Amino acid sequence: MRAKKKRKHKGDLRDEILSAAKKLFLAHGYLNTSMRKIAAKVGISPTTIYLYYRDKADVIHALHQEGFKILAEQFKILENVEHPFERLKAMGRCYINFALGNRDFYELMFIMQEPLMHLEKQQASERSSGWKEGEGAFKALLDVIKDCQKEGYFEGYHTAELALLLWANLHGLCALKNNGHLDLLTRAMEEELPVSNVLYKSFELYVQILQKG
Amino acid sequence: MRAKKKRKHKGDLRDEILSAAKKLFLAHGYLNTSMRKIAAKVGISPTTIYLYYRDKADVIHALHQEGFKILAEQFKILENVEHPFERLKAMGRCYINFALGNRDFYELMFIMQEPLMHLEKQQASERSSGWKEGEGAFKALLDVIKDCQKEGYFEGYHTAELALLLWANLHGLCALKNNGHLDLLTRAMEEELPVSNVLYKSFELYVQILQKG
DNA sequence: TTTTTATGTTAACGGCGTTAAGTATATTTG
DNA sequence: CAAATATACTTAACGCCGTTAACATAAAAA
Repeated sequence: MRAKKKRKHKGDLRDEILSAAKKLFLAHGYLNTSMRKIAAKVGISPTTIYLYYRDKADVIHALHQEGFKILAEQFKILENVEHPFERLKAMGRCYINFALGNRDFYELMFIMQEPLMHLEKQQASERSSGWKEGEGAFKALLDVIKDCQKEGYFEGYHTAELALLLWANLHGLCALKNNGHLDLLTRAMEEELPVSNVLYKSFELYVQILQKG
Repeated sequence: MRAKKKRKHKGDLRDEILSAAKKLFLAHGYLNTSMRKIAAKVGISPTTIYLYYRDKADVIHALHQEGFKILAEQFKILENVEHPFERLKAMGRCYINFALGNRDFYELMFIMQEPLMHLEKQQASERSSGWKEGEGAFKALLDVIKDCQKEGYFEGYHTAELALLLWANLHGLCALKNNGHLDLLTRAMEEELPVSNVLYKSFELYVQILQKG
């Protein structure tokens, strides 16, 4: 018997808020995306957001989920690559492309703690399933490595450990690149380090090392 | 003819500020360390800090330097390890220990952008030497790898590229551990991943892979 | 129609980094 | 010594921030 009560703003305000947050976020980065600015963009009072999201971490978490959706879609495409080791390599490059091309999303997904804070709060109150977004992405990597092992690659290695190592390596490269530390270092070390494409070259080197082992 | 003019606070206020900042920082983390709290701890007005530091990034940069001093000291001790590959492995574990044992310092040194912002401002005005702290740490790693290569390890590898790869791998592991992403993942994947010591085990696995190549 | 409930708003709290203007004191200068 | 000046620091304020409490209003239920 209970239908929707009323709506001053026509659409689902929850979605409108998220959409505005996303636009601000992509246009001006996380630092310049405040609750108040989101509200202003939607045309509502800042406090109204708190009717639809618990707090800022909750909003940020929603964006974090969007980021994982994008990444998952890109990984999905790679399932068309038949040869497993080729697929693994492509996945690595894909991950790097995503990290560099969506810096702010990447930060939300793998660097910032706020989105995870939300998870812990939720987990404390309801029964919840942990970090399912990250879990999904990691499982995609796991599957590819398993396929590689079926074809004889990485013999004797513990699958999940290897996956973790590969992920950590990619994350290390991307994180250092995105926050500027890598550029500062390569600029200082231009004699020893080739300035351009350090990132992808490092990845190729890693692949090379893996292939030998 | 010009001696010191006067001092309401006896000691070097610049040092007192840094010391207070450090204490707050280590006790309550970066998020809870504000200019105003630092000032309160020293017993001065918040604006006084700006007579000794350009802005917050400047203070943060000073702490960032302290972090590198600690790390450099620990690396220095490892010079006593004679065998170069053993030294390299020890260096890796040392890096991990530092990252886990000094989370806030680590964040300042390798994750946050604020300290680097300070560098860029300084570089814009004066002639400056770039990120000399990071450069120093990286050179320490470079030297060890060079020694390894002298003994026949890592034949054919580009020294600096390999160093970068190793660093990125360690950073990836430490960063994911410190911000909680790694723990969330291992908790979700306890079937596939051994819960304890994932970090060190990953490192050992990496060493193992390197040794084969 | 009256009551209740969903859906917003306004006002306010306590925090933040930072700047401009003012004050007192010690040194230099006349 | 007295006046001018430079130094060391403070007060007041600006414009942000996330968040809560109290209040208003319109629609549905009684």
